[in-house]
Amino acid sequence: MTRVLIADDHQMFVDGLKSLLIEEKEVCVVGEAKNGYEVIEICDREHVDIVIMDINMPLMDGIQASRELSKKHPAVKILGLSMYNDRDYISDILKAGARGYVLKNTGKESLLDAIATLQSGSNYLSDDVSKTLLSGFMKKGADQMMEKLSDREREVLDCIASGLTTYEIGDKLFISKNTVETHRKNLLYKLKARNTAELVNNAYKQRLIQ
Amino acid sequence: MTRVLIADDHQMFVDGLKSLLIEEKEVCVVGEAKNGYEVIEICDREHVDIVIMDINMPLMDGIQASRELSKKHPAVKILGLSMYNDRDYISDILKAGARGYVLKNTGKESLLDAIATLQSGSNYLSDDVSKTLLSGFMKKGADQMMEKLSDREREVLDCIASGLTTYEIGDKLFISKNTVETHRKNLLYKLKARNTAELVNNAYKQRLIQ
DNA sequence: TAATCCCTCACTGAAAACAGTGATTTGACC
DNA sequence: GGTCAAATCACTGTTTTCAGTGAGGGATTA
Repeated sequence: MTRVLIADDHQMFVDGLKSLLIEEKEVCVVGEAKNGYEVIEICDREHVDIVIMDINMPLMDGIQASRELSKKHPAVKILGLSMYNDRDYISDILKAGARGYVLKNTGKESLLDAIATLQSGSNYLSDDVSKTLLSGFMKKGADQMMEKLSDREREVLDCIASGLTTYEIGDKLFISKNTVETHRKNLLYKLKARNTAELVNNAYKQRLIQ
Repeated sequence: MTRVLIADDHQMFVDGLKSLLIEEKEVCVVGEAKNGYEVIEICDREHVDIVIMDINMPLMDGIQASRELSKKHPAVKILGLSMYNDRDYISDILKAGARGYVLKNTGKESLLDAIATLQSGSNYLSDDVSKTLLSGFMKKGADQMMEKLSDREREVLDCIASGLTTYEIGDKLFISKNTVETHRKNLLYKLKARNTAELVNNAYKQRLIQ
């Protein structure tokens, strides 16, 4: 009997999954969580085999929750879940300790498959997902290796997105506007953007803001 | 017996809902659709009482599908469904002919409530949703009436976010750069932004892109 | 018919962003 | 002690954006 915890902030989805999993004889739902904190809390006091972890959750999201959970309860297997077939999402949660990933737009079969596979000790990635991951690695080698931003650059990026001008940013961060210009230039280079508009756009796409 | 059609592009959510509704004696699921076209198609050949209509769907979204469905099959009752407690979403789909709206983060009770209420001939809005709608009307009078963008403006907005300059946009859309400047100005005004960076940022926050 | 909205275009001047280059200081790491 | 990355600052142009204003044509609607 696999003991499953469902973590998703959409109660209706949770209700649906529960009713779906109850039909399965070798699975039982031992709890549900609406955010990362509740996941940790429940795993602290309940025996849980698998957490079905949605990525987008309030307060603490699925990525952060996976990080903390795999530290605190390494035996608990995490199955990442989201609606996005997005390379960053997938790799982020896998890095954070998840052992599988399924998309919400696949049917219940793949979910049951994933649960069984994880419970047996293996990892599970659906075809779509592994394709995305692979294409990501290919790209990484080829055209774009997404460079990391420094703390200061991230700070400047936030200011830019808020609509502040170079001068105002310098004022706010107590540095010269020339320095801000340099940071701005480096941001444009690192995010491969041609101007602020594309910069903010790419920052959103790479989840550097919000 | 209420005959329900589920329209949502996330198969897993559909599977969950189905399994949840099957338990109810006075409800039966007569079909499922992954986009607006399939909704129309199924309603053409099946007797459907209520469509549970997700708003975000590929090819044809829930809003457009509601519009067409309420023209073609006015007897079919539409229950709007989405994860966003967003004034525009709600009012859009209600205007398009839906008779109720529920959020995915509410439980199955409110869904069953909504189905029963719609079937009885009334309209259904959950507390959260009606609050949002009301606060929307209040705000409209007060501080900010978020103005809608025209098609052309949306097009220009996309180009701006892609990093194109005013001149390049004019080139791409076969209009003068002066015209693009005007659109840009109107966008800045409507989205209350001071420059392109804030424009793109606000556009993301208001879900006008992505 | 008048009013309104959208799309179109034009002109000006000021402000800001962008490109290119070079340089110093600080702290971490080997 | 040398290397390296990050953060700081400066200077010079060119390009782009932004603000303000005005205006005409077309479609819709009250």
